[in-house]
Amino acid sequence: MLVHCCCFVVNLVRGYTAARLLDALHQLGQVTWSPGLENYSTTSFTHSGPHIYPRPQSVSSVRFWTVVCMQGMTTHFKTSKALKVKREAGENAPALSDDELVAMSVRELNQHLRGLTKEDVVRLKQRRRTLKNRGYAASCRIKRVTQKEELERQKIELQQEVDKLARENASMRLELDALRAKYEALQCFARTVTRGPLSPGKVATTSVITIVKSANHNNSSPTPFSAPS
Amino acid sequence: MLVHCCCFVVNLVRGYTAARLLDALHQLGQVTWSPGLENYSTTSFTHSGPHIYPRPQSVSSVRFWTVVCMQGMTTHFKTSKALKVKREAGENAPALSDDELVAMSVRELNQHLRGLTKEDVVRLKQRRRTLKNRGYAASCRIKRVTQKEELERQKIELQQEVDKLARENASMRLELDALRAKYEALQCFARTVTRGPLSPGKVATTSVITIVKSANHNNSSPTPFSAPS
DNA sequence: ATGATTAGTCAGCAA
DNA sequence: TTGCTGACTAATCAT
Repeated sequence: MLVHCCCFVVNLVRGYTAARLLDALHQLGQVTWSPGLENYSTTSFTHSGPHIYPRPQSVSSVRFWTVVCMQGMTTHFKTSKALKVKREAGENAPALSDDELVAMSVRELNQHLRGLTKEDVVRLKQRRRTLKNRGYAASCRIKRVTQKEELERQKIELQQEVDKLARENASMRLELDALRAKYEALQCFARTVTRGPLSPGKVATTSVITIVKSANHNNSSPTPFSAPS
Repeated sequence: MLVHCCCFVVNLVRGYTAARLLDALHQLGQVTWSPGLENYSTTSFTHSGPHIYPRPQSVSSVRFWTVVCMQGMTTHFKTSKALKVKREAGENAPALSDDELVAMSVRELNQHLRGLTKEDVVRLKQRRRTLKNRGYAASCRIKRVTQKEELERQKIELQQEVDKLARENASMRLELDALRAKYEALQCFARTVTRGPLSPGKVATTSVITIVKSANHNNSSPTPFSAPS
């Protein structure tokens, strides 16, 4: 079985680092990576079973699988409750592995259930439900961390936006102040230029020249526009 | 026991809504609410025991308790595994309730453990560990949702900041554009006033100004001032 | 029946 | 020993 992974959830096996486990899977041809998707998150190992449990569950448009364990890697296991349960199921229905059981349609399941004890039927159905629940819980966790990461990402983005806008704002404020100063200076000049000649005497162009050249120091009276005559 | 609640985690009892359970607790004088803290979050009931289990665990400077169940409300319970375990413990150490067991110091615990079977000692210690773990799990979950809410709050805050800055930005840009336009107009006007008389059409006053200005560009041919005569 | 979500349990890590 | 956290189970709810 070749599993093409986009997102990979690994339950570490005692004695294996994540890298070693993935290497082993890879060498056995069980795993291929999509380019650029070589990263994986790891958690500690708790329960396990001697199989790969592929679960084509869509979470945010990303397909992922949970590798619980695989053949030939059970050497270091402690005998856990979960393992015991699996063995019991194995004894009762030797041909049915967990991944088959969980991937089966209801119709297929009923075929497999034919001829089994009522007790076994109940047990297998419960086992199926449990396996499915395991998957749902994993989806739920992944969704949770995905959402959290998304929130953090958005937060950083917004913070950058704030910084950018604040910078723009500051520089614009400077520009505005500078322009205001220039404008006022020009306005002052223009007033001087235009109002000066409007004064009662009206000596045409002569006064224009006079004022241009002497506006700053010629008029001692408080209003610069009152003097000419 | 009077419990003064800041935050209240309620495991619903079958047959009781959260409101009814809290009413009952309140009427029995088990609960008082701080003003403004009447809200509570509810989850479905799973396991229970005939006691109130106060856990003064500090989470983000908020003290909270978990009400697992209380006396006189066990009528509707299904017999669950958790309940069984509690009964076993009760049979073995009738004087030790869960809340006592979990609140006890190691020294006190050892006193209570004196004279018990080795098996019972192990069982009680394990029970204590389990009860503590139950509390830790609750802390962990509450911390998780608290952090998530905090992230969402910060996100909203940042979004508002962005909006505010963007508005400021836009209005400043308008102001800047308007001022630029005004400035250019004024500049143009000022030029007209000071240089305007130099324009080709007007011949009368031109010569006067030409003289004034001629200091700068003394009769160079391509200048607009070379024309008149 | 299926999927999601929550509280509780346990393993494992860290201090 | 204590506290925290991830994975798992079972209960519960919704569809």
